Amino acid sequence: MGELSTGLRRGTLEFCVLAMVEVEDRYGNEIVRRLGDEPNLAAGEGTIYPLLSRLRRSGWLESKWVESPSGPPRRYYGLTAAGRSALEHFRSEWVSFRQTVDRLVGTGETA
Amino acid sequence: MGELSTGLRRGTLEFCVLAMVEVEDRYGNEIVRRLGDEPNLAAGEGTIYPLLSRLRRSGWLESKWVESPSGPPRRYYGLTAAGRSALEHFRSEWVSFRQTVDRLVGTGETA
DNA sequence: GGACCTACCTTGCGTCGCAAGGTACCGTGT
DNA sequence: ACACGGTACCTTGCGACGCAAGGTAGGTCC
Repeated sequence: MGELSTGLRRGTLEFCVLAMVEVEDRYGNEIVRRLGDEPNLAAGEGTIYPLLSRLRRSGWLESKWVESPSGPPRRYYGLTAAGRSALEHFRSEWVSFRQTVDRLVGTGETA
Repeated sequence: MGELSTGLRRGTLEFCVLAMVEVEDRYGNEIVRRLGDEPNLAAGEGTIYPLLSRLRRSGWLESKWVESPSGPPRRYYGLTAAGRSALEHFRSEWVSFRQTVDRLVGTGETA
């Protein structure tokens, strides 16, 4: 049944990316590296670049090209108003979802 | 970008089903109905039946046919030893994953 | 025997994670 | 000048899975 966390990422990863961009504008490779530090969310370029394109087409992210101090130019992403409200919507949805799963599968903690 | 919770279910739904079966043996239609009560996890037959087949083929569930007091026979599912340990594994993975997402997207609660 | 409920399962489609492959810019060393 | 390695972008092809829709059949009631 494949890697366990692969499935968990679905539907969550995109909002983690939105949240990272919310803090400050970021570029693709930076996002890949930062996510690499999170064992549960590590995702390669082949995941992130298509995801960023989708978010751009959905109107949740906008991008601008910025020259790098050393190396090829970078595409920086920033949150749009729609992206911000989508993220807000996810935050409340996530809390509710997380509680449901906690209750059903039971975490061992006393509910 | 489709229904929000559709993506969230991915990778979680199967373990919620395992957890339901852990409590006591259950049959397909019962599982569909019970999940229907959970707004975040509601899934139709077209989702659950293939999922149960996968879990059976993975060796996490076993099944036996039982006559219904009224209606067609039911296929009851029970947890195997492998299924039980997969569920245990998920429980710890889930806690870790949940915390990572909470930290990254921020729930508004004070960390 | 017709209508309806219950219960099972399959088909076809779309989305998305991901490995692998591809292009191009830049700096450094020779 | 040229090769090499690092950075940064993107695409292709595949597989997994949620899901709507469609299909079969047993049971009950009138």
